Amino acid sequence: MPRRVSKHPTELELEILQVLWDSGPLSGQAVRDALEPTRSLTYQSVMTILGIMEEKKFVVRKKSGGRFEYRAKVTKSSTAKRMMRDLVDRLFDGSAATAMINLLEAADLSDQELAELRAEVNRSQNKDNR
Amino acid sequence: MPRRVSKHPTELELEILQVLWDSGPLSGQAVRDALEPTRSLTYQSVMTILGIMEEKKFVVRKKSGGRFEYRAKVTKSSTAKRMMRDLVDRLFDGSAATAMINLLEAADLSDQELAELRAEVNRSQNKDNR
DNA sequence: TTCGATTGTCGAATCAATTAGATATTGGTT
DNA sequence: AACCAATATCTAATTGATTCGACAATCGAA
Repeated sequence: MPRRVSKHPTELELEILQVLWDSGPLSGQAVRDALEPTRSLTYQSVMTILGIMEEKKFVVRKKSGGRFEYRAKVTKSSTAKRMMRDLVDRLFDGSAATAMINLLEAADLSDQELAELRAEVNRSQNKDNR
Repeated sequence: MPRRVSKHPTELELEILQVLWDSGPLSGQAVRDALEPTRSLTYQSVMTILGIMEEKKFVVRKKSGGRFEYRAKVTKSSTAKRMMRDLVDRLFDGSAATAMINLLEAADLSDQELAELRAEVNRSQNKDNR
């Protein structure tokens, strides 16, 4: 049996979600316009994906002034967490700590970012650990 | 035009790379055996993917005692960094710091992991920042 | 209200990814 | 040398993802 279904948004679906997360509910045409700079698609292509995303429960649509408006149904935070979790599982056997150290090595963080990160790490320490 | 080629290993390709990273050069049959616990594939299926992975330069093969042995050509570290980088780009607009904070929230790190992470974060601070 | 533009739906084409059967090759054993 | 089993290649089927043309429905302006 071929190809299991991914529970995650595909690359294009994620691009569309980013648009919807950034700029509230949008019409199909507005989504198309927002994608234009990075990805030129016809209106039909965008609508096809929006339809699929509705089936997958990633977005909901509502008639508004004669046309449909699309809104993200999943949050950015939960989507990001699930996608990160999945990659960390597949790359680092589920170890978030290993993943973070990998990110530290690969990224070139500013002093400010490092400071914020340190603060977060210290804050985590104080959480209850059963 | 449909579907661009991913520069990253696919899910199955990554599973095979993990096997090769863990247990040196292996024959096709040995790779198949190593995958068996998580993914039951025929010998032919494994060989097909190994062939594709050779084309993609993910692995190299060498005749050894009458049969081919496959070895990872890409390192785990560089592969992980590229894949993480790509996801961070797509999810957090390239901000590794945001990604790490997301991981912190999603993961439930042990005291030991937190300590190690804090040490790494502090060590990063001391690196030259041009 | 009629018509043109905008909006929406359907079906299809194309390619990557996964899976494996049919078949060919090869190496060792008798 | 002849054969069997292990190994390797070739071809093809299936499905997900992406892309859009053809066509239908709808809305607003003349």
